[in-house]
Amino acid sequence: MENGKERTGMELSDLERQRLEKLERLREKGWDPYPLRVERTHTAAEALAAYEAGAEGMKVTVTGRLRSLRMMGKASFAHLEDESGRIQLLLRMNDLGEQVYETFKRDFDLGDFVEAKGTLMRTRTGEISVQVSRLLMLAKALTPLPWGKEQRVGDKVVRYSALTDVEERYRQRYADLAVHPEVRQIFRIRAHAIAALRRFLDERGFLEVETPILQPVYGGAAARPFITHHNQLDQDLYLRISDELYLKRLLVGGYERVYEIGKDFRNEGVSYKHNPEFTMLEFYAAYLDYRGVMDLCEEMVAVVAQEVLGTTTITYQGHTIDLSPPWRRVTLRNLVREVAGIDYAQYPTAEGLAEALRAIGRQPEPGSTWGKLIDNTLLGSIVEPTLIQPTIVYDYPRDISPLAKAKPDDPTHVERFEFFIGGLELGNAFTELNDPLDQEQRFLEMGRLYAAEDEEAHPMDEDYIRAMMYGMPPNGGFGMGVDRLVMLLTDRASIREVILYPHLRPKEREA
RNA sequence: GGGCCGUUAGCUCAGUCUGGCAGAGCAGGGGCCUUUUAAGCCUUUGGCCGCAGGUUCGAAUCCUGCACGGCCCA
Repeated sequence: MENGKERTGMELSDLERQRLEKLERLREKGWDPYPLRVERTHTAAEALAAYEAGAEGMKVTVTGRLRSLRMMGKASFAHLEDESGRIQLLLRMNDLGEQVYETFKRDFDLGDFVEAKGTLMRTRTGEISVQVSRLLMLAKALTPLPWGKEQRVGDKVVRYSALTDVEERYRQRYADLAVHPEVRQIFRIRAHAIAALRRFLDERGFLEVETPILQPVYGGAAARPFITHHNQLDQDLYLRISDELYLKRLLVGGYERVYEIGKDFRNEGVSYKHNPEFTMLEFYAAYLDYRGVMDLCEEMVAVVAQEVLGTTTITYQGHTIDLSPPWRRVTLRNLVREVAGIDYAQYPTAEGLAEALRAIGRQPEPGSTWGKLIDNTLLGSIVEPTLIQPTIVYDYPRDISPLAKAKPDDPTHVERFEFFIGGLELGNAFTELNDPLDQEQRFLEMGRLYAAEDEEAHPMDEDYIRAMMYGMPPNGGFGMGVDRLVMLLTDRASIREVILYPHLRPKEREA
């Protein structure tokens, strides 16, 4: 028993060794610390509700984790927590018998899963409780959870020294979730939001489909891909950076409305709004242009907020945001002129625009195209953080939008919009280009405008052109970062808070 | 990529400026306690001070490098 190392192959702390001893003692006394079957009659919330409904004295069996322990001589209190909430247990020597009661006091710990059978009652201080007559261990916890004590102050709960180290919270998300009900709530909201998105699109005639994640040619967005390899085929493959080109092929096939919700992968920096893998919603609708997509977009975000939160007014990082349509709609050129004081139409070349940016103290990335200067520096760095209320920004430079239809009266711009809420770019949409010859030219243009090593240039996708040659209906397309939507709905400043297992560098391993 | 900050017991943190026995609360162990709820009282265990070098009689503390993380900037 003294050498826990040999038993588990892991370094054990003193606390873990003590719990291992308790586990052994339980076995010696004939307790099964990991039984196969469980008999639960009520969740904590159901038991509380039953009492309120007049079931005082009713027999219930509740199961869950020991969340607090207040041990006394011959009667003790504990709180048991399950997913529904918490309920207090009253454990008395008279009810359990001396042996069981002493085992409980000595060998049960915070974090253990237990089954408690007893009668519903109210204690002297008024808390509804289960007066326990039979107690079973369901799963002995060997490592103590980093729980802090909690105190109710009025209607607020003050927590004392729980797990707060952000890195450890993400690395051991299971402990974070176990200890923080509010973190569990984030991922409930996330699941509800995704379900609401599906419902919204299903109700409007969209068909949910699945397209390849492993792709021979990447495309549909400006981003560097992850590369992987199929051994048997001896073929390099890319993890998709978007779903776009495969979804639009389906319009050629005769579907009029399709969508996909799934992971995309972009080999770029990690930040409060970027994770290398993230969840994207894309939809394509035949016979809509980007104005029709704007209408759908506004309605969809408002409906999801209403269904998930019960309101279209949210608080994000101290801002009150009204998601109800209509949203502000403004052209990119007018917005940039308004916020940055630069009318980029007056600088029609990349060199001229870069000079103008340097004049206001910006250092644009060398070799940027005209469109990239507008997108990265003017929009991304200067304008985007100011867009707190929902804003649709439309009409984008052609050279950064090779899949969108040009504006009939301005060949330097395309029918494209992005929308912003809370200073975050949420999504991107266009009137989709469906002219195969024009599309081919656009791919060739990318090849000319972008440096050879620039992986953000769209590579030529010949099969996509071939699909379009069969005829693609006019359509509007839309993409949205689901993680960022969840950030807004849960008021989280970092994308890592809304992803269960965000990407982290591996910790240094000792040799 | 740059700047700043952080890394000390299972958890939350002091201690670093000004080098001199490694600290507190909670959790844990032992004892008392049959209606408590941050239960209480008595008592007690627990450390690779992120890692590697350097300076020094002496380093958690000063210096250098590295790792991971956070915030800001590009």
